[in-house]
Amino acid sequence: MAAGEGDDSATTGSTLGYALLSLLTRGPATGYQLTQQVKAPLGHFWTARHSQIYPELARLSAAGWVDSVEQAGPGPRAKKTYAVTPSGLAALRAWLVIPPTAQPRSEITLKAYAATSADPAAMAALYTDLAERSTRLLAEFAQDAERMRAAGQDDPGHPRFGNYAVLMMGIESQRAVHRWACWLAACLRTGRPAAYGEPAGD
Amino acid sequence: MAAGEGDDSATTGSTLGYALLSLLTRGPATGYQLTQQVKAPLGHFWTARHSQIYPELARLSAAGWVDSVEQAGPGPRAKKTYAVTPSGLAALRAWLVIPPTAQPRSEITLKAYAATSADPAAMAALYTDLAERSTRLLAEFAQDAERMRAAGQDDPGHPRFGNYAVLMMGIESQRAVHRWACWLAACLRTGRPAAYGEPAGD
DNA sequence: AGTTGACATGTCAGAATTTACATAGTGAGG
DNA sequence: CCTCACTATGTAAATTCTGACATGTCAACT
Repeated sequence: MAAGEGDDSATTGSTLGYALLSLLTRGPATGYQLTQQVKAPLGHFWTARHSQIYPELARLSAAGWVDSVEQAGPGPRAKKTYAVTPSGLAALRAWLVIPPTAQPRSEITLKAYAATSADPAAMAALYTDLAERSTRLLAEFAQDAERMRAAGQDDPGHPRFGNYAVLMMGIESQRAVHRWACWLAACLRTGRPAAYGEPAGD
Repeated sequence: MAAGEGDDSATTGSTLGYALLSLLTRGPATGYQLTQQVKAPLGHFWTARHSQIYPELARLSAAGWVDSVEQAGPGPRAKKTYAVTPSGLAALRAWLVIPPTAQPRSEITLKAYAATSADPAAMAALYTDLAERSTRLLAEFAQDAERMRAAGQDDPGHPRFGNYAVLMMGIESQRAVHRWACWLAACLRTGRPAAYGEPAGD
């Protein structure tokens, strides 16, 4: 109400809001482009549909954390390009240094918890598939990482260092998944305790 | 409509419902006990509050997947102990072998994506703390695993093998987190690309 | 000429999840 | 005696997220 000396303190922001601000620090983008960008590499650790992104952009805009310019586009509505404002960047910086509390949730691990209730062969197949999937992803990620290193993105000074950091987490966690899935599949297949550690090259 | 030859096909069930069924395969439990049990070891990969568990138990009961018996308890309401029914077990078994599609989401990795937008020292501290936390967890998990192996829980034939399998995933993912957090903290601290792989014992 | 896919933005209903409200007995410690 | 923590079960409001509905252009392929 008082003269616009800044924004009020009420703007707390959701995690998705900060995720979008993070994406927008790479440069201005439309809602559509943001929808594409949450697929890779961020999509391995955070996802959102366009039906969630468009309303969230409106909220960020109302809070003064992003600005938008409209251009006449092909569709029935004008295309809106969003950019982070200084106050949006400040909000993002404040959020970043708060230690996160939310636990990750993994459905495949939940299924392992009840593994003995199901047919061992079918469950073994599930984890064999998972191991193969992680092998494919790992090969893909290794290529991406090589490309990024060649572009100097492994330097914390590079503006897209964050992409490299997220990719590294992807590699680490797929390695973890691979080892675990191989071990679990071996256990379920043989019906006896299996040893850990790279059981064959796959 | 026809005589009760079983349940209708409409009962699809939520992930939480199957998580509760999985817990109940360990034996009958009250809603309160289930609330405690989703803290460890399952809590590292799936969480739920009691306010979500109680209504879900009512839904499972309505679907005929669990049975409950009431006992007069201390509080204002009777204590209800739930147990899985044969049709509940069948539903669980069917769900288990479906390959999960949901991606895990990790807030700490999301923050890494925007790491370069924040103060490097503060971000480095965040990941140093994370590395320390994973070290503590790893020590704790190693003890748990030792105890379980002594009890024969690493045998897929053991009724609580699932607990061991989930713990193994916990160990694998904390190892991954530890390596990644150490690397990232080193990058941010020095401001230059860091090498991977156990930088000091920590 | 018709179909498919990419571009582009939005709404709405419902499910899943969190936070807070609400109640009440029992045992331990100050 | 009073407070605190644990046992024990629910409801209500708000938020977050998914899946479906809705609209319309443009380029490539058939």
